[in-house]
Amino acid sequence: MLRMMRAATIAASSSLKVGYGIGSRLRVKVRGMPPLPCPLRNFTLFRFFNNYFAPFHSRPSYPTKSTKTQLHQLVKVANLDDALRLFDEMLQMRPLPSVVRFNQVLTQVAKLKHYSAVISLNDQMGLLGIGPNAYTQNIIINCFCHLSQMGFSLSVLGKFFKLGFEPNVVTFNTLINGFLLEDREADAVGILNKMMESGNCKPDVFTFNILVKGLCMKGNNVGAMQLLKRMEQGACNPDVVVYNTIIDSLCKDTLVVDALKLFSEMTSQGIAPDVITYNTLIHGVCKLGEWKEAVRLFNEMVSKGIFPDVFTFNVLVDTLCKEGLVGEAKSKVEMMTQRDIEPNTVTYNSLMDGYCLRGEMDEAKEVFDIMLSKGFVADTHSYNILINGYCKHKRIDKAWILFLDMSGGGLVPNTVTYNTLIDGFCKRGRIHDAQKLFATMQVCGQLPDVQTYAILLDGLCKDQQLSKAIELFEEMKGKRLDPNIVVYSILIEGLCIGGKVECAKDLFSSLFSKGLQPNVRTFTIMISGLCNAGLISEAEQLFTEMEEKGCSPDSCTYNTIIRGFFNKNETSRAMRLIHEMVERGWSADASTTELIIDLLSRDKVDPSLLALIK
DNA sequence: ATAGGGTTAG
Repeated sequence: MLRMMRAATIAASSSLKVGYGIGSRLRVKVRGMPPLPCPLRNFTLFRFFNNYFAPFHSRPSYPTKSTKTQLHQLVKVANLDDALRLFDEMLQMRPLPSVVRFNQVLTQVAKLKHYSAVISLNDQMGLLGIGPNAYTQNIIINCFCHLSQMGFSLSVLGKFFKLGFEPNVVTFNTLINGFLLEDREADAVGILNKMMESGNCKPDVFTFNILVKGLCMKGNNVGAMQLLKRMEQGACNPDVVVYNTIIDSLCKDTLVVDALKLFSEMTSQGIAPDVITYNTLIHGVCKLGEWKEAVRLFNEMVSKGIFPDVFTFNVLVDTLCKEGLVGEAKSKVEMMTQRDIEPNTVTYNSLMDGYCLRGEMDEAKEVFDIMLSKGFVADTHSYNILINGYCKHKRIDKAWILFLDMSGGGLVPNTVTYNTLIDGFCKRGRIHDAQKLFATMQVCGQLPDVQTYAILLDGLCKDQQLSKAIELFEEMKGKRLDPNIVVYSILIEGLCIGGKVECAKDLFSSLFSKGLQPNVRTFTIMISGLCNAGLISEAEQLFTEMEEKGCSPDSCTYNTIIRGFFNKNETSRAMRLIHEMVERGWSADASTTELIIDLLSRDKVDPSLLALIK
């Protein structure tokens, strides 16, 4: 629940900035197809588990290691095409290779995440009479799990018995993982409990780690810690992986203090931290801006003989870049090379983003070119960073060239790419081009998300095309995309700009019934609308109200209402608010300053204000 | 050398 609230807050506060919000870092899983209805679904948890885990159930022994092997080479493929070719070659061989070799191919294809390809290869094997073994079944179960088709996973489980095989701990671990991927934690934990109760198939460290990971992904750190406790109480010895998982989850929730506590607990239990533990902690403290702590951890790991790797350095480089210290970041990259750690695409992407943030686009492009010249592949992400940089710094022409370049280079522009460019066009007033791109992305199979609609809605509103905006808003709802507070804020602003302040007020007050919480930006937009419509007392009322509703005004809110008072010649009230604003650590923005200086020059305000607005 | 788990960049 907390995780969801946090997600909502972040989504709302990310506002109109395109592309690089921290939303993507949320552990919200992108779901695949909905599971197909499967008559065997009910089979599992009731019939199967009750039978399997029944006491004194006699079972055949599980085939452990194959006695003889005809494998002379390790199967390793780089892509799906290679795998399919190999598979076909194997089918031509006489005698046919053993199922073990086929399993190797299936495993490789599964590792490439081509899960449905694995299923169809397995079907072909079946047609050709290549009998699957228990390993094959486990592979197939895993693939159905990743395809969010637990029903089919469970029906494969049924096949185990028909073929005379026995599910083992790997089978159950895979199923647990599958349930977690479908957000069925209760079913997942249920399997664990059955395993513990029956003693037929004891959970191993994988079982626990899978469950811990699943609970952490849902933000359930407490549940994860409880599982850890169960392990420590004798269910299974915890290892560094389970600690790393929980430490990472705590760090991602900015609970670095708890993460460090768990870290020392782990070491006192005699479990040695590894490079991943340190990378996770360093990442956690860097995200909180605790640079000194990051350096301390870095030195600590080195003193323990744990060598920083490309991940460690990438965290440091990225943090420095985000702080605007690209120079420092660059020297870290040099340090990497000295230590024989090769920078990768991630490193270069961070540097590029760092330069883009400072508007140093030539330097950003230079990093991009260096990356390519060193033989690294620019990924979609690299292009998105650079395209975003160019768009934000008014070079949409350059951004467009990159967009064409990436498409030509075989990279598929994603929703982020399109969102970035659409925003770029909108911000340059080229709404028509933005709309064309909006159509293109859909033709190319990239689905617009809430952010896409928000960007385009904002463009239309700012271009005074209110009716078009409302049409688009309806289209969005028709696509079952839930408009968030950002979208409503844009519409409210659009209505205000279009002089329909009454409509804006109605929409604003309807937010609460929609379960949406206006954020500081929403309030500021509404206050600004009221001020511009001359409704200064209503604006003031809302200004007081927002604080009561737990939303503190920021610099922008203060500047807006202060200008409102000045424009209504309510100088003393404006001055009182300027004092309040300064006390709260905010300062006058350019437009307020200009207004005050103008009033000062006409002797309309107290000269003492000058000191305040500096 | 057949199956299942953990870390970084938007």
